[in-house]
Amino acid sequence: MTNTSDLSRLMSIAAVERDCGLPKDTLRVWERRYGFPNPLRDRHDERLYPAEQVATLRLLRRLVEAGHRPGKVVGRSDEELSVLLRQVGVPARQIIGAEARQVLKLLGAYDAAGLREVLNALLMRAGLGAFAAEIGPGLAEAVGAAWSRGEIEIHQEHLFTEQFTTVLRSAINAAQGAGLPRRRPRVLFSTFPQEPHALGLLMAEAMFTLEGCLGISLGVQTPIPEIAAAARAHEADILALSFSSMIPALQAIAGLTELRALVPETVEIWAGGACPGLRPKAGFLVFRELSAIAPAVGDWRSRAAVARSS
Amino acid sequence: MTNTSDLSRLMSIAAVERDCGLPKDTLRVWERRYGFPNPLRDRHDERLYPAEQVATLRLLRRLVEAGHRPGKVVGRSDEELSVLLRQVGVPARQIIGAEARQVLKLLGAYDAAGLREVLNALLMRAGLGAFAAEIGPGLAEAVGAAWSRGEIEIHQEHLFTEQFTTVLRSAINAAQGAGLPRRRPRVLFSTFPQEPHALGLLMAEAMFTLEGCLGISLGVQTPIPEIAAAARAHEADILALSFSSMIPALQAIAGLTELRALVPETVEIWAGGACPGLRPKAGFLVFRELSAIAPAVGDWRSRAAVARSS
DNA sequence: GAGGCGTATTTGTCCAGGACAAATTGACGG
DNA sequence: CCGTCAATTTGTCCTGGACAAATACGCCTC
Repeated sequence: MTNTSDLSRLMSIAAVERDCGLPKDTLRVWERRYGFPNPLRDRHDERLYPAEQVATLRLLRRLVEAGHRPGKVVGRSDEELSVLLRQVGVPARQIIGAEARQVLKLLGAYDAAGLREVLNALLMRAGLGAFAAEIGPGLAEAVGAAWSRGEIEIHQEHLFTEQFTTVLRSAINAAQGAGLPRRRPRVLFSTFPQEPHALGLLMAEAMFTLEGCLGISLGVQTPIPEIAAAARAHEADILALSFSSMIPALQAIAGLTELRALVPETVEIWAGGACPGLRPKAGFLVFRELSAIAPAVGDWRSRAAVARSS
Repeated sequence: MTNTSDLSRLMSIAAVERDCGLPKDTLRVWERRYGFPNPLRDRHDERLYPAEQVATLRLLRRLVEAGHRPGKVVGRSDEELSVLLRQVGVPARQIIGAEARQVLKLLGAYDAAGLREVLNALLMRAGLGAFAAEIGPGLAEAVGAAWSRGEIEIHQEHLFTEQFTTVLRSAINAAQGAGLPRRRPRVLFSTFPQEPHALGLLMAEAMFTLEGCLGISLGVQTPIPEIAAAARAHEADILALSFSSMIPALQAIAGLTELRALVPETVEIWAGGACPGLRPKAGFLVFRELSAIAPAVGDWRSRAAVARSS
């Protein structure tokens, strides 16, 4: 007989917030309004979430992000939620289907070395540009979807991220070392404090590197005033910010607006990533596709040349 | 005349949490207990923090992180806080004093390319082993201390981390590709969910790689049951966990004990990092120095050989 | 039927003030 | 000098109420 609330599988509200990306206040108010989640309590009345409920919360987060209203979906069974999810996440990039299947197969076999080889082979075949702009996002999406369908475990997603990062970073290094002399624009890369994902940032860095830009990465999770300070210090021309669905679109826009006010008008702000509701606004550009970076750098250089000659 | 509460320089509690890294609950309870911060209120009684108070909060966070008690420092003037800040962080490793000064100078000049060159030169001069085991920790400590003293900004610390990671990861790749054939032990690397720092993990990976081990990294912040699942799936011989002072020693020990119960006795658990109170216990080893890894791998192989022949 | 606009509903975030566990300090004895 | 236990400090969690911002809905016009 299986104990449904196995002690080792209970999580505190802080752990659930970390794990699911749902703020504590939201977890509590959902419980109050919709009756779910319905955590156990320890002797001091603190919430203890069973692993099954945490899994359901992850599904809910994806659905809400995709546009469903919490009032309509919170409280439904996992089966119903899965049905809804399947209707939402129609895989957009069928092109890389074969590669994705191969990667998922290797992840299923826990074959780290094989995975690295395949990624390197893909890089060689497609070139750095297509690898970062097309294959990378496609594979990341496929792996994320497989995880949300329960086909792979978190540690397998971690493994993929780690191997992909390694391969891509090596390629960027190689491209920086050899090849074109580096010239402007000078681009500063980072993410906002709520955004811990480095993959999107790295893929963007690859695209800029291919265009011969001067790139400086601050890594992930830099406070906004610090990004502004770094922009001034490094005399950056462009701030490149990467977003995933980890961060609500509104917070992203608020952050970008705050950042806009902190740096001179001459510094451009380019935002990109898989953040559904992120729309361009006065003061910053939004890139839906990594492939749009290359022409945009060309445009920037034309503008810069005009400005210089005038 | 300067308006001390200029409207454009007021921040909501959520914004302060993001920028200072102090949770909302902590901001409220400091206000209640110590009378600081002392934010204005909008018409709906929501806190609005003036920029000056936010700056002071940043100083306070540094001091608290360096070991000062909030009750002793919250409420003091900026001048007093600055004096205290200058006293923290006496560099322990004087050996790498010259290198650290050079790195800090480059950070001060925002010279990313120069920094990369210096790190590469250090790597070549010292070799991967000494670079990862001695120079890396020494530089990281010096940079962290400089931040505590307010000599550099967070974005400069990020820049250092990013450049160091790049250099070290390239070196690990090179060492893996060429050189010895890989053989056991098979080592799985990760950190606990509360631990986002990747540098220690990477330095450990370098040490194991030099010994010719089969290394698999899951990256940072893997849930404990997932680490256990990955250990079984990959048939790992050793789980290598990295800790910083980010994580309280007791939580680390609790996590290690939990992990111990989830994996077979034959899998060893090796913990390391700059976590002050972390003591070895039955079931796992604790490494104070990265240089202790090499001999420990040798011991493991001897033990494995004995076990096999018996 | 498509599109703009004002109103109703939903939803996330904030507040206060109390409580207590976890972490740290300090006192005490070996 | 070091380990153990009690006192204190500190961070996190709790409840339940409130409301603004976001979203959906009804209505009107073209």
